[in-house]
Amino acid sequence: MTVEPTTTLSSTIARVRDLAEHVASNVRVQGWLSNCRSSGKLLFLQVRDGSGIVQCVVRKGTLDDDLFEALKRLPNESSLEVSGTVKADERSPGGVEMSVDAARIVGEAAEYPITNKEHSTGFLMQHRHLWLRSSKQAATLRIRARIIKSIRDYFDSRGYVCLDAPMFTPAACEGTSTLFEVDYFGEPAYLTQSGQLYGEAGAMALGKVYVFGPAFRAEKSKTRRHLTEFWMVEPEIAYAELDDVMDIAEEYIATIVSDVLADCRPELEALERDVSKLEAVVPPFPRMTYTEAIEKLGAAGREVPWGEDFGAPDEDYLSSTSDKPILIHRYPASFKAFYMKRDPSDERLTLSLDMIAPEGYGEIIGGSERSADLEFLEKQIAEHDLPRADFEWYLDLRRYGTVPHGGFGMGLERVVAWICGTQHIRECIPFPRMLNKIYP
RNA sequence: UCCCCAGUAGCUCAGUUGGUUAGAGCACCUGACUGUUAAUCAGGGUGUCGGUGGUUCGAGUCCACCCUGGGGAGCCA
Repeated sequence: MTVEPTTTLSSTIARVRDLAEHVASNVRVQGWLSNCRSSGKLLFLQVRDGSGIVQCVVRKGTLDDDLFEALKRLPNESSLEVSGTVKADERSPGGVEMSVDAARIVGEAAEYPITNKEHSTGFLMQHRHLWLRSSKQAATLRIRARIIKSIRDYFDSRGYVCLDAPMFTPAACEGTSTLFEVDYFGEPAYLTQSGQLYGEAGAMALGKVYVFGPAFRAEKSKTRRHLTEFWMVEPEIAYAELDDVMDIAEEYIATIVSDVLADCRPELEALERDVSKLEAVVPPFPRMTYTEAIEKLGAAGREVPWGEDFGAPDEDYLSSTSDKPILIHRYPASFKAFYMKRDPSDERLTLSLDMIAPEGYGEIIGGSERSADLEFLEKQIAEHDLPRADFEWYLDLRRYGTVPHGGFGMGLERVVAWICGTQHIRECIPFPRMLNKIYP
């Protein structure tokens, strides 16, 4: 039911975030009721418009009595427009409030399932489409958007070309992880796990590129660090060697953190993030080889046999030794991808790197220098039992003007989780896709 | 895929050794209150105890299997 206003709504529409600029003027806010408190002939409407929440004070008598009563009974998350004079007021949660002189109920809500009290994660995830309205979730999504802008700005301003890799692929890029199979006109095809190989083709054409898009992995992972659909940023740079790749990764991550600190203070505050932890993320980051990391783990009583990958608890230990991200390089070839270049000084090693985020957020970057050698890659494809025919185009990149090159992949949601201080990455993407979870 | 925990009102949970009619807070509804901050105060109980089968005189409670959710491992970004 729509209740007509007793007076006209202001023609000046303002965003809650900007209300401080409108003190003493009459503006209209378009939003949703996040909560309502009443005290006799006063109503305190907490109105949310996506940019913030403002307290709107309604005095009985200033509006039509029917409208006043309707507002008093208005369920949370009903949509409404209010207008009135903006005032600075210390008693108001935002420091600014509106003295309402006109209002219109746009859509009265049914009883809203999410309350100010506790809810289980399972319940909130089932209502993800509504949970996004909560202040912490909205803050996380704003920071995610800022991080995406920072990523694009970083590469665009340094001569990289954004290169969109295909989502449908004929075969596995890395051959190991589980693939989502789709029916492609009667033939099997797969959703991409990584755009990297296409990024390499792009780097040979354009010099420096970055692939930015979703990746799909049908791993039956059930941890706070995994999604079946996640977003990945993959720069690929012609003529870059391992040390160049590490320098870029370091500068890039530091820039993202610095941009968020500069532009997202209210969001970080809403998330109760300890910003001093982020302010410490300044180059240079500690670097160690895989072998040095194994020794460090061994000295701490955590024996990992040389040649085996670290487990998540091992990574957490290593990251706990620094308040910055750490770079670990030169992993053994035994558990790394087929296309990585070997270390000329020790053929057992790859010229690879991982970056591990502080505070136990795990691996956020994995990358390497790629092998530029045709014969080596032919042998690797055979040894890894990969379908040679599907990789002929990739081998062409070595046949026609091969050069040293390298790059890395960054998992967006893991970076968002780390910067926001969010325990589980499912809250760092609007609609997470996880093992057995595809609704809503 | 493996290990651990949980499933009782719309939500979060309690429910003793198996024993009569199933309990609380919040949400919600009604009323009071001219400055509330998750407002407060008074009144109101809304239920296929996850499902199926079993043990028993009797099952929310015990057993088996299944389903769903949560935490962790492996794997990864």
